[in-house]
Amino acid sequence: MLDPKQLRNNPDAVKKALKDRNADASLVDKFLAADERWRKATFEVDELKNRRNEITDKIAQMKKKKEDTSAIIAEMKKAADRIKELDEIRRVEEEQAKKVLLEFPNLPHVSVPPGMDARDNIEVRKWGEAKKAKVKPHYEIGKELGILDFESAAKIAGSRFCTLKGLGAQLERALINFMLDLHSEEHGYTEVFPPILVNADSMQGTGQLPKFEEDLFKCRDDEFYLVPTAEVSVTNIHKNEILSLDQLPIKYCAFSPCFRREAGSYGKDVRGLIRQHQFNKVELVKFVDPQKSYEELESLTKNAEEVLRRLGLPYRVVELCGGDLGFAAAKTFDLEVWFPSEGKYREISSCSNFETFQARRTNIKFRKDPKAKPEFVHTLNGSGLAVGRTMAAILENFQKDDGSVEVPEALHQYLEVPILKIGK
RNA sequence: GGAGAGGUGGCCGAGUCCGGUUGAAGGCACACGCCUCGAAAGCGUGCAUACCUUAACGGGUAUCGUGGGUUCAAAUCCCACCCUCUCCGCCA
Repeated sequence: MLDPKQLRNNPDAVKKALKDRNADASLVDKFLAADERWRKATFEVDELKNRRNEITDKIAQMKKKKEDTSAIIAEMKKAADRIKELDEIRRVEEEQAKKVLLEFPNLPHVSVPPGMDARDNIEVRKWGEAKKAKVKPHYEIGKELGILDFESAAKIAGSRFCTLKGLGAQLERALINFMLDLHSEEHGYTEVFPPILVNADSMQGTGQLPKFEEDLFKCRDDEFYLVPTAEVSVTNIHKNEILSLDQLPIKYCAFSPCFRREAGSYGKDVRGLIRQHQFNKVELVKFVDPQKSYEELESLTKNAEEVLRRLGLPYRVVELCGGDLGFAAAKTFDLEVWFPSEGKYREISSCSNFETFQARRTNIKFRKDPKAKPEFVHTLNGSGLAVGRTMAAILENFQKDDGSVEVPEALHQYLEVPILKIGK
């Protein structure tokens, strides 16, 4: 959510920023129209209520003195009717303004490179050797190793699901534990395991609703949604709270299954683990002092990168251009891991600073000192990492000529088998 | 699912039957000052949030789970809903 004051005071600057990220600038005028009607009605009704409050006290005193109040009460009846009318106008216009406000995407940070789509993103750094080796795609080798079973998943659920078997299931578990231990023990994040079925308000808080309902799985008989990322649950932990500066930064890591309908991506990545309706992910979430949020974005990104480094997976860091930014983000670095079978890098983590965008929607504030006026915190999050894609990357990058797959050394304390072989 | 209890400011907790200077007693916590060599205790002062308005001091409106209703006036009365707790049932 944007700052309504910013919209009133600098509408042109906001319009320009919206165009920079390829968004609909006419929202600004829509908002301002409703806002103006709301303000007018509010101004009038506040004055009327002020008078009513005064007269109400007077009536109480007159009654005490047993004076006749019938004339004054009759007059106040009229005022009460007008107040009712105006309050109704206020309710309608406020709802309209709020509705429009929720449609605004975040504004890009000044450092965000210009551009329309992913082609204009900027490679920031690269790590590891992206080998051009001829390897089988992860879904083939996974099938041969007997650890990925797409057929049974299709029977159980449908397309875009996978049953992990034997060492595959164990490798998944090992990856989750490895990531959680790294972030909680070495990077200072508090591990949490939140609800993954959430209410509509939480979805609105992080920006999934109202605009992206078609991307979500919703329960038919209850007002619950399945989270598309633990970001939703974890960010809402502090909904409607005022934190103190010495609590910040608050850093959480969370494992959760994630559920996405993948509406509108019918032809894309139909095979393999890349795009599933259900996948596991370890998420990093921070609540920080706005003055430090860009340093915190750097360290968050580094924390996510560390997972890839320890696993020995080649990757690069990409800075998203304005046109490629997600709805809620002011600034994003994507981590892309190397997939030798495709000969390209693919997203495995997305690390973003949302500035006050989510904090406004969730009403999360902090006080600089005990007497200061509360201000919104900045929220950040990033995958650390998407587990299914990590497994896929391992199956390709650690694949040997004989069709076996080495287990990265960092996982040896979590999975006693150092190499995955066919028939095992 | 059945029965009952309850939701008041950062926290605890009055007020709700009998509507009217109650944005809300009291306590704790917190901040500042006095006292002290220093501290504790004690004393004094301050201390909700949002919005509107003002150059500023300030002024105004709203908020006692949420939404409606009654009334000149609602924390207090009426209706609906949500949440929490206890007991019973069921269940991993």
